[in-house]
Amino acid sequence: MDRARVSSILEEIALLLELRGENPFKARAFQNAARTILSLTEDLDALVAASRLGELKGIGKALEEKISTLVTTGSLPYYEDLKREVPPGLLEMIKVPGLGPKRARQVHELLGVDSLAALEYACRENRLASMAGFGEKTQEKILKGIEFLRRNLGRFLLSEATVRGRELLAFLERHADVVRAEIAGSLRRRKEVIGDLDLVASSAAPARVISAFTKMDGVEAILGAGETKAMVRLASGLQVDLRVVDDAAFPFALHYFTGSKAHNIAMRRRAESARYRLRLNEYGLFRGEGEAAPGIPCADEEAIFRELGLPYIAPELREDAGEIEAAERGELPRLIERPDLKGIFHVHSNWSDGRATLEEMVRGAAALGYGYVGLSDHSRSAGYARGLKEPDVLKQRSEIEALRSRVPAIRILHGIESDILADGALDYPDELLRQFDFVIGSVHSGFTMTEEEMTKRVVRAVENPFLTILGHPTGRLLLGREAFRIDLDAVIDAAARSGAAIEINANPHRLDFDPLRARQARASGVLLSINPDAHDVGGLSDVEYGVDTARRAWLTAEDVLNARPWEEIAQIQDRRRAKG
DNA sequence: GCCGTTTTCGGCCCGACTGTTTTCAGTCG
Repeated sequence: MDRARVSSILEEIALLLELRGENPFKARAFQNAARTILSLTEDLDALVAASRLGELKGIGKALEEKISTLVTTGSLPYYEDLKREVPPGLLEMIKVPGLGPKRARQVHELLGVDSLAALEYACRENRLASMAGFGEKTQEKILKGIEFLRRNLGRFLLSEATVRGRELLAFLERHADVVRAEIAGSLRRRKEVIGDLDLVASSAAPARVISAFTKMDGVEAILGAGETKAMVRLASGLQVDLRVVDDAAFPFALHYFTGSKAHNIAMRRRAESARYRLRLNEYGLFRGEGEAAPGIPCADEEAIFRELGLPYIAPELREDAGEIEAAERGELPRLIERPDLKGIFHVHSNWSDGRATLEEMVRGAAALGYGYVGLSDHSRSAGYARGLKEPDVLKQRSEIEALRSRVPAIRILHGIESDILADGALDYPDELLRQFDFVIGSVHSGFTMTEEEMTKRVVRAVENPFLTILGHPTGRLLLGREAFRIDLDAVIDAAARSGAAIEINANPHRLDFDPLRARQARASGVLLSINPDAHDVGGLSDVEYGVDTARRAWLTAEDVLNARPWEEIAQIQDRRRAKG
């Protein structure tokens, strides 16, 4: 059983325990373990085999035993028993905003409600409002919450949230009473999908800022508004939270609301430890207890980290996935930045399914300052995308040669995005493949194969010496389509052995590889390539989101294929082709 | 269920907001 599955079972156990009303800290222990397992860079099977699970943070004797059972036998009686005891509908019910484990349990015990549908019916029959601790408003809120879930709103692509976030930030910065403002939350940590958007501002007149914010254009509903905090929903369904604090507290509020929650807990613990004996919250860093406790002034986030003996930790790393320990040891990576990229691969044109000409795409890439651009239209089997037949490839090559003399400002590479066929072969004979400057291999069909078949297929492609980069390795479409079933450990191993690079597809609908897998690939010595998968000139700028993913994966410029000059990449490739 | 520079029991981050309540529980982040 793989890490992701083990982790999600541990998460589910935590929820089941909460629903049973058990010690909440016990539930948290399972949550912590789930996170630890998910962010492992070591091989889980090997850890289990060596009985070394207990060395991991937050995993003691009981959890070690449970995880070992899960990994070695593929099931866990403790989990199966829990599932039998808790009606499955309750897990659905606690996804309703405003309904947590306590009330879900109450509703189940007193009204026999055990599904979303039954919950909705009970609300409509006015049966929740009469329960102790409930009322009209709670019932109404739950009904609205069910509706919200049904519409499947509430989750947005990073790209959409980024655009909206920047507009909202500009609105706040224009407000006369705002001193400082910043995006916080998961958007600042650059997660690929954003649930809600968090903003932090500082002001001497918070009430005026809150008031202006809730009256802003585009606000569809005010979900809550107090002295220092407001929650609104925009017409798009995006929920936006604003917190306004005194300017001296701004860095603390920014740090706190950037999270992640796990990072914050770890930072608080650090502050409280015997070494510092401080108290950290969203208002400051304090010595001693009580409201009169003297605060330690910090002008910015860097100062907070400094007071706690740490260098600045970038928001993208704040997941309590080892960043604090690495910072402590002075081993934080110098995270890759957009200007580190020397060129880009994976650019489509109107020769296949792109919307712009080769020349427009090339000039677009040159305008963004890249030294080389790798053009790669679809290959012959990609009928849906007007893939290039062999004669088209030759025609395209002569057009590219002409383009090279017209646009000398950038090196133009002729590549292909070759379909990986069902048996794992690439889409052209070797003689043709060898004539491309580079080859991206991607799966575009046959998503429903078994895991075993798909793994065999992709591993064979990765072992092909003509494949330069494995494109969008899981096929997922965020908020759209699940990844296909594949053993990514095996794919990463194959890439490490054969020297193929793996793509971080920067298209905001894909962002595939995800950070955990990219980090794992890097640990295995695989180079990652941050590719726009652009179908128009605007799409070239999506590289930004790929860089975000790479940073969340702890990647430095050294770990990224296209942060290297083309000559070096060509050498790597020549060596592989010679061996094949 | 985990963990230990006041330790092997008794804690585990903590504040804001809401709705239901006359002092607080539940939820959220």
